[in-house]
Amino acid sequence: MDTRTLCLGALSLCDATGYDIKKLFEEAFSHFFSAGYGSIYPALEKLTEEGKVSCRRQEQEKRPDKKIYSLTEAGRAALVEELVNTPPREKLRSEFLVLMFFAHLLPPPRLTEMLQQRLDESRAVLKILEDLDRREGMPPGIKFTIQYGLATTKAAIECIEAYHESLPREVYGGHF
Amino acid sequence: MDTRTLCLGALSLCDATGYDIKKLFEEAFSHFFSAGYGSIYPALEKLTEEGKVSCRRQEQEKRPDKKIYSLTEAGRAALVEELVNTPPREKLRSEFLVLMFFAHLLPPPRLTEMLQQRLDESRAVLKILEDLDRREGMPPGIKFTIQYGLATTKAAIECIEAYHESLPREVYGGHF
DNA sequence: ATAATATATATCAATTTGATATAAAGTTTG
DNA sequence: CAAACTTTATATCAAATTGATATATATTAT
Repeated sequence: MDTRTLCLGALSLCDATGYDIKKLFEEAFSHFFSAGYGSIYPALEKLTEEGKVSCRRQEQEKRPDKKIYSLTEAGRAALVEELVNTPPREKLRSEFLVLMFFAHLLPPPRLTEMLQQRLDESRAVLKILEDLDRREGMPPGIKFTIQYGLATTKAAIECIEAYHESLPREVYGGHF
Repeated sequence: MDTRTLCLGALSLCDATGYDIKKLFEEAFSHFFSAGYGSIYPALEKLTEEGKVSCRRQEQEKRPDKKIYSLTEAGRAALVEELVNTPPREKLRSEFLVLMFFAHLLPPPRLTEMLQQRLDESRAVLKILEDLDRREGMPPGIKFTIQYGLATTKAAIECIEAYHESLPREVYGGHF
């Protein structure tokens, strides 16, 4: 699934600018997907060429013109087609776990600090998800993404808490 | 953290070819990191230029020569330096959750099928991790990566199991 | 009053992805 | 036992993505 498809998905919710789409990704998709301007703007351009979105310019006096994109019928069909044929994959890229894999190469205080940092960040993510979870009127599919995020984030936090003190001890304990 | 650093990490364990390094990533890192030949071979080439790894050719009669790489002292220093300065980040890219976000655009049987596929794959990952967990003599850092994987994967499985039947019902129930 | 953040588009070098090519050995299966 | 598939091993490449940077003004916070 490329950024193009994600943009079609975003535009299936409401008309939006590239900037709006990035914000949507940051708000609603933040715990499972991300995309930057460097992939969103080219995606919108190509989708326009392909007739899957249309673009109207809204002039603004003192800012760059807004380019407001809308999903066309062809675009909606392409979105559904793409979604139906996308395998439900999932891929984690954890520099944190790479660091833990090589924990024995880190100075002990740095290891402890890293565990704490990861814990702090995970707790921050948990808070964001809990806030989202309190909102009402969410469609069930979106609710599910939040529940899934809550479940996995809580599990991660508990795991780090469990090893936060013992891991640094064990890593250096046996060998120094 | 780029593929170059990961290759240094791999070579800190033992000398290896590019092919070996990819296998290591697939075996030990599979649930939190991946890299293909397209990034590993250029990484090794650049590391050689920089003097961080050395390369000896092992001729083979009927196959391409093996290029066996070793970490140099400069390489080991660069690895530690890089690890110490890498923030312990983590990023999920879940096409599965994107699909669930847009669940209302999927035909009901396809939605059910996707939940089942994700469940099957997660159970397969769990099995791999459980097998790794049974091995003895693992360093504590590596053990931790397995425990973390077990915890988050179990949480994901339980979440999918909990919604496996209700989600398709809820998605279409209210509107069709 | 000043600093910081938000609005909005755009570009770009460096890197990564995912596939493909090559070629032979070893292993499985009907 | 022959055919099919997997493993060993390196290499390349187009297309996509990353992450940063540039530009310019309005709004909000300190």
